[in-house]
Amino acid sequence: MLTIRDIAAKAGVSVSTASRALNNNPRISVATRKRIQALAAAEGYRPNYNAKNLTAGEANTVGVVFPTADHTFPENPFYIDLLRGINTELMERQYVLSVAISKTQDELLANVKSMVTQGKIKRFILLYAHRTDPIANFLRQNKLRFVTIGQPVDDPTDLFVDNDNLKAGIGGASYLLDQLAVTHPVFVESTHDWAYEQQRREGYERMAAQFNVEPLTCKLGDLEQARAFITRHPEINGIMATDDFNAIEFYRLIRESSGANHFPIVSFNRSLPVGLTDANLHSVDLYPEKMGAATVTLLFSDRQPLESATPRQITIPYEIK
Amino acid sequence: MLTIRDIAAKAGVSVSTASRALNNNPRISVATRKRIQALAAAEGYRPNYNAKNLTAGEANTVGVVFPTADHTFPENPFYIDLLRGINTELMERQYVLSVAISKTQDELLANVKSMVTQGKIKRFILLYAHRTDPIANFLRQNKLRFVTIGQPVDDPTDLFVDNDNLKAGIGGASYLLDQLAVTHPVFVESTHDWAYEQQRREGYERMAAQFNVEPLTCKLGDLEQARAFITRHPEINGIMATDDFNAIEFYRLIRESSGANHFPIVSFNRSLPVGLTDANLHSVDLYPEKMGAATVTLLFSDRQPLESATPRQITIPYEIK
DNA sequence: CTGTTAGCGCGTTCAT
DNA sequence: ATGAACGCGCTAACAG
Repeated sequence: MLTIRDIAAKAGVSVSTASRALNNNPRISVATRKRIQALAAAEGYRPNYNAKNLTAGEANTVGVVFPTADHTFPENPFYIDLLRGINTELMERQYVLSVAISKTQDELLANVKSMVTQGKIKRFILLYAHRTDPIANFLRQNKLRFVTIGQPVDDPTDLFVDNDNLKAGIGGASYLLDQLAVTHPVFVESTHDWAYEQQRREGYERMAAQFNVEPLTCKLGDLEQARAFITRHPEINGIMATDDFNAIEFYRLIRESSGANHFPIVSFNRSLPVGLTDANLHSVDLYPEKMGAATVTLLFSDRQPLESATPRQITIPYEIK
Repeated sequence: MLTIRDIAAKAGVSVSTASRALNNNPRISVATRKRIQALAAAEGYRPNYNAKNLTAGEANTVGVVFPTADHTFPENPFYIDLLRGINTELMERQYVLSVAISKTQDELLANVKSMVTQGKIKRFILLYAHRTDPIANFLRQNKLRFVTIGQPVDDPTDLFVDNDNLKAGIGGASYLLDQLAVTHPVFVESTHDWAYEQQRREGYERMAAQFNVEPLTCKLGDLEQARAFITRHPEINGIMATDDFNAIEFYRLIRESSGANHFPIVSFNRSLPVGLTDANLHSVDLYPEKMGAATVTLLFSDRQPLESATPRQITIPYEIK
């Protein structure tokens, strides 16, 4: 294995000179710096992370924390895209992605604690928006930097990346009411009252007001209640749902009751293959991969030149497809 | 931070004694070993991974490699459960899960190379069954241990975890033909010819023979061809599909054509929420979480006592739900 | 600007 | 059975 001593020897300099050259330390002549960097590149020298981390007292690793199972949305593909966005950005920074994932909250916390205490990981990404979360607490308490996906309710100073769900709600509703010419839309959400659902609904309600249509909302939990709701509202001729699953399930109930077909639907964050339904399904693309990338940007924003003010939040734009 | 020197000092022994005690080195008296371990536990001592890894020349990390986007099976949801199974098992072994994931094959390979060269990672899990794969080649070439999910076509000596797709195919078909009393089943698969699809189809065909029904297969690629297929086969009254997406899409086409409802369907690896369809959908559960756990077992089987022969493969049983 | 030296925390010789 | 000393690969403090 090629170490920094080898490079130093081949260059005829001391180890510390080589180290300085490779780390762009200013206290070295530009000439030898270039020379050594070129040599190292030619020889294919790669620094040993464990050694670097040991001296640095900090690992070049970002801990990515998944929600526990009971917290998980069905929107699995989302996570994969997120990971891709995160990792691509991390690779550029010579960082490694480590994952904390577990069934139980206790085990998850133990996982994160071990990453901090034994792994010397100092930066984390939480793939969920927490309310009051032991993981976030622990990180905050230890003054470790972390960014969450989705707006945290917990602490207003936490960093996070999110979509502009309000705007996306407005955009989606506008598309449904204007482009798709729906006159009696219904807004379908889960029973969880997620923040993003409320925001999208708010956008829907604003556009409904603007288009002079009655805002109508259905929480999709109990099937019987949903069926009753549909029976009470035979006028519905379009759906806006907080995700594909809610959309399709509600659509099924509608069709079951009225036989209506090819319903215009606008939903968010496409997670089903096209062709899975005969619904006229449009999705607001939230660009999970971009969200992942932005998360990393924010996570490392403390290393930016101070002139560019560090935002606390990055908002990813959406697009209707 | 609490180091091994602190523990040694508090115990009134030398650092090397403490080290031996904590690593269960036999060259130490049982008494002092117990004493030091108890002390360390009480003080909450946690060894520094970077230091351990540096001296060991090997990281306590397993690299988990995701397929590139174009390689991805439809079975996306699967991955999260796999990760959970893998990580739970890794935590027990004081190992860390690192991820390699990227859009392009080149970047992915660079990712893995860096994990090996700089990260000193020596064990990997590939979340896909490869045919001829640069990643697998690289790992093999460097004599690194790796396990794949799904049977590799590449090299018959590679370790892998898989379901018994043939048996699951038989089981699923039997359920469809016997329990659900379907007389004219169709087998729906993708156009990819994945190995697991072929095996499940083989199972289907065997049971078809046994039940004296005509085996019928439809590759779901071009919609028009599928529609034509359905028109040619109005007798179909049940579906067996290689996954939920194929199942639902084909079901939609059937209903579109004949209006038939509540079709009995057997598919694999439930990836859609219940209630998303009015189909009579049954799934063969493949236990992805168990697969993940088994992958780790196999990955570390070289550390097992030699008496218990190391298998090359672990097969996870299925269950119909 | 560069070389020498001393650690980072831990495992492991080599003595005793 | 235990301790002293060295080294893993690298960075940083201290000289010059």
